[in-house]
Amino acid sequence: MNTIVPLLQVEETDHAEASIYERIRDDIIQGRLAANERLKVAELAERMGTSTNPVREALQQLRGEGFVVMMPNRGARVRPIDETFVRDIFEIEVLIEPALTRWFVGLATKADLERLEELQGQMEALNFADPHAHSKLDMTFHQVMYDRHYNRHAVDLWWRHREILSAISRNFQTSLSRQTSVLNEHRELLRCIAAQDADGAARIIAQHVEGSGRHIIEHLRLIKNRRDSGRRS
Amino acid sequence: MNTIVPLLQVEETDHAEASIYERIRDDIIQGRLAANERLKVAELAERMGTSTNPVREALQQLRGEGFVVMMPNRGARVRPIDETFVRDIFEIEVLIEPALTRWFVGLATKADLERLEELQGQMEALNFADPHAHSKLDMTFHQVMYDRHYNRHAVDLWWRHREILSAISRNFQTSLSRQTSVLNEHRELLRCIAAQDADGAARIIAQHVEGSGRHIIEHLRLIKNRRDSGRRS
DNA sequence: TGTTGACAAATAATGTACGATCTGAAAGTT
DNA sequence: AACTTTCAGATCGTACATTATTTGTCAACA
Repeated sequence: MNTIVPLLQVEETDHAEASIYERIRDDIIQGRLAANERLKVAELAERMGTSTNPVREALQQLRGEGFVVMMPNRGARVRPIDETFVRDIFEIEVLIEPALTRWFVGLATKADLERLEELQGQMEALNFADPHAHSKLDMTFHQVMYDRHYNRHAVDLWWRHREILSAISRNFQTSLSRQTSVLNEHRELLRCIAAQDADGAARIIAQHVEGSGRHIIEHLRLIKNRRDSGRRS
Repeated sequence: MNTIVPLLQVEETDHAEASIYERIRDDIIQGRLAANERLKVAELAERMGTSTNPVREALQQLRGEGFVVMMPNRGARVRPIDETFVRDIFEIEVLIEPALTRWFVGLATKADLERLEELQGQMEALNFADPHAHSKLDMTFHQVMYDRHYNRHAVDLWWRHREILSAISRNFQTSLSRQTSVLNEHRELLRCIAAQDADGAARIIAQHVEGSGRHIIEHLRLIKNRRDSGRRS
């Protein structure tokens, strides 16, 4: 038997009892732990209700995954997610997502298409009123496409990137122009899938990812500028 | 100041004294720890001359990086690098490496080209007599191209993949047909770089990576078949 | 005789406690 | 003002306790 071992051992968010690892990871992704924030083991251990050792191990794992940065004898910090970092991720996504999409087009069933259209409908109905809800829908939309891909490694990579990015974008409103682009791109994508146009779909996705990246980076710049000028005054 | 934080905190192989993490990682990559081998903390701790805690943390970090697989209450194992896994990695590399190469073409200096030609010359002189030496040269060859890329995230990904792959290919001889392909592809690549043909270079690299992947996978299959039939007899 | 299942002992992972060591900043000195 | 000392706070390493899993034994049974 060939058991599939996920590259990242991310357990399903078990609502019963999350591991220390999951809880810290979630705190980072959900923004409860700010970028660059110091992560003191004793503090976390107390909050989690355990001793320090499990926390230390969780932090090491997170370090391996890139969520946390550590310096010898100086502890751990939440990885600062700056402009450079986001750009790097998006550049990789621009390469990977079209490939995943292309594969999906050749395999999509009628049910898949209907599911996507349903999600798209919900997004249009919501019309960006609730950023959090939209982000979730959008994530599901893409997940439907990539979830069954045989290359788990690539999908894991995508998912990890996606989580980081949605952690940032949760904090600001989508601009009007970006809103229309997102909906248009999704619609066009659906058309390509229905028409079995893999190249077209891949092209749209590349454009979609790139646009999304640009949008986020511009926001980051805005925030940074505001902060910097605030500091000067 | 914008300090660059590497995604993977892989320190240079400090010859003074390697960390536990580095030593275990090296043991895996160099094949001293076999695929799927059980990693007992107490055992490793003794071998490293420390207590168990540092080992546990190193294993967690390696887990985060995907070198080690862990199951609750059942310890850690060296990630089995099977056909699927290799294919997944190569599929990603086929996407990333051409992009990195394209960038390099637009930035390569005369010195770069000379360095590459020198390495290529050494490889041709060696002519696959020493697989280990060739692997090292080949790695350096590609590293020269990617090392200065601004997208550290992508380069780290490439490097990590590369290390895993060269750990496998160390164990078998390169076929004659693959040997000629490798040298030809490198030569053609050099020509494209000299001619500032980014598209051509990207195409060659894609072909190069794909060929390399196919070659490794075929070898893995061969080994697997031999093992299976040996088990049957 | 060979197989199965319950139980016990050994083995190893996981969690807790604590001391040693390092860092960074405040207080003190020249 | 610059340099040193001191010290609280935090990391890192060691030892040990607890809990889970694996292994081995032996009796019951076909």
